[in-house]
Amino acid sequence: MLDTYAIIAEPSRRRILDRLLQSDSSVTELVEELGLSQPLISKHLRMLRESGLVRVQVKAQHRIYCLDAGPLAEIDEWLSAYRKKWNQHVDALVEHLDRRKLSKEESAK
Amino acid sequence: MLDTYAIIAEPSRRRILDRLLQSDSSVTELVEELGLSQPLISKHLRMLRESGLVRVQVKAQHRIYCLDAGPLAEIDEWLSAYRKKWNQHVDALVEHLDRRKLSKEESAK
DNA sequence: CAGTTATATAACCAAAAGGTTATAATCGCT
DNA sequence: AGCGATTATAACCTTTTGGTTATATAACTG
Repeated sequence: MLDTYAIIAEPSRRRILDRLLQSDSSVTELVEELGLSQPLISKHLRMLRESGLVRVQVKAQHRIYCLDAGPLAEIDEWLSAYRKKWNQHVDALVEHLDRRKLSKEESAK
Repeated sequence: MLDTYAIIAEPSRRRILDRLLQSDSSVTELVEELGLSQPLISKHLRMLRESGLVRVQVKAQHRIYCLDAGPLAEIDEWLSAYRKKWNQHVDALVEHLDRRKLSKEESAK
């Protein structure tokens, strides 16, 4: 089974998740709205189900899929160690631009 | 070229990033510390370089690689839409446990 | 200059993954 | 019971990918 990182690496699966973020959905709805073949959608949904990112509710012959964002927390945690780094980066950039702005103002006097 | 999602989907590449998070490193250091073959490390480093997650500093025959967390911000942004969802989930869980605790306390009286 | 060290790349292989087509299973409806 | 709709699965193909082995390149070292 694929881990959460591999699951969200696939663009179509991210589209499915993004769609489910809006509202629960049946398979047919996903097929129509995402423009992917039904077997492909079902295949991706199976993976999403197995990795715990979606849950199913059986309604007669329909399956209503709903999002469970829980497993994404793992990735968020992993990212947290890097968050300060790119802030650092942006901070450095902002500082750089500030200095540039300052020296421009200086030379404008 | 692989996008940032696909890049971090690979466990060995995450290990490289995690290592570079601690400090800059040469290829040989990475090979020794991660226990992967040199060509494989070089291959991963190339991908990481192409996706902008690392930068190289040439020091004679050595290449010092350093982390650039910038591209990870994209994933962080994508996750942000889901963050409220799993908080919601955790909140619901906490609430559930609270209710259980309350009813236990009730019945204990 | 010869040999050693550090790194990248090429060629190759096996396994996995995304996608398709065809088919099965299940339920509601008439 | 029979039919259409909904979903899952099986079988298959092609491309990609992680990994290995072998080789090239380049710089330091004695």
